[in-house]
Amino acid sequence: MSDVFAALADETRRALLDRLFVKNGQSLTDLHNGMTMSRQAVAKHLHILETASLVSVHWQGREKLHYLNPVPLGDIVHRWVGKFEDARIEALTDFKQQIESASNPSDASKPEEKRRA
Amino acid sequence: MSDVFAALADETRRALLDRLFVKNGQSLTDLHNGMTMSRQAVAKHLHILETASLVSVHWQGREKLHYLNPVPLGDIVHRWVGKFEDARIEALTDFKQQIESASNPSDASKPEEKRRA
DNA sequence: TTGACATGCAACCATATAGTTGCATATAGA
DNA sequence: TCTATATGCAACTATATGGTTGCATGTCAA
Repeated sequence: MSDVFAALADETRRALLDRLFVKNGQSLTDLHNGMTMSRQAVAKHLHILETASLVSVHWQGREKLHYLNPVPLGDIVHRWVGKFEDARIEALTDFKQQIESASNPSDASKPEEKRRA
Repeated sequence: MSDVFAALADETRRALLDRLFVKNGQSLTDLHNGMTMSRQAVAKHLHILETASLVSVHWQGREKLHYLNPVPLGDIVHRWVGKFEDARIEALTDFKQQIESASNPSDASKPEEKRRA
């Protein structure tokens, strides 16, 4: 239910969602077409997307058609983005002040390169 | 730059962001406090969040303070959420029709259990 | 200056993950 | 019915990942 982030962490899966975004309702063979990896690898990725509810499937004869399902991303990610949006609003007003007032900022940026040298 | 999703894929890292959300500007020791894993494990997670630009750091003497950085999440995830939001709007009008009109839906849901039995 | 504290670095380990290949099964169509 | 097509399942491999421990280094304060 909440491994939507894990599903989105892989570049191939994001590419698959991209392709479904361009053309919804594609079969495994459709989606595998043009990719360098094996069909089974694509099938595994699609299954992960399906488990994360990011993709809904629909059998049509011997073809399994894949559809984007935007709902769980809206539900789950929105919570996070909403949080960060709230933080952003506050941040834009006091983020810099917070950091800069924490101590003298002149020697505070990127000190790792000087530390433990 | 774009492994924000990978950074968010781990539960521990989401918990760390949660803790920074509650109280911004905490040190490694602060954030490690109360966690079961080793300090070094937490340090690794924080470094991943830092690399993904989800967390900004600021040295203050011997302490490294960690701050939520909401900007890249807004930048990168917004593209995706925006996409899915667009898809959602269309979806709510024609997603069901797409699926249901693709063929006879009465025998189309969860046919895997019957197939190859 | 010395000891305690805060962090970093490196080596190591176990498991998860992304990929492969081979074979089985179901459907469509000649 | 027979063959090509579409997909699934299982075993296997290599590498990424999350975790550990040990030690080194930098900073604060008595």
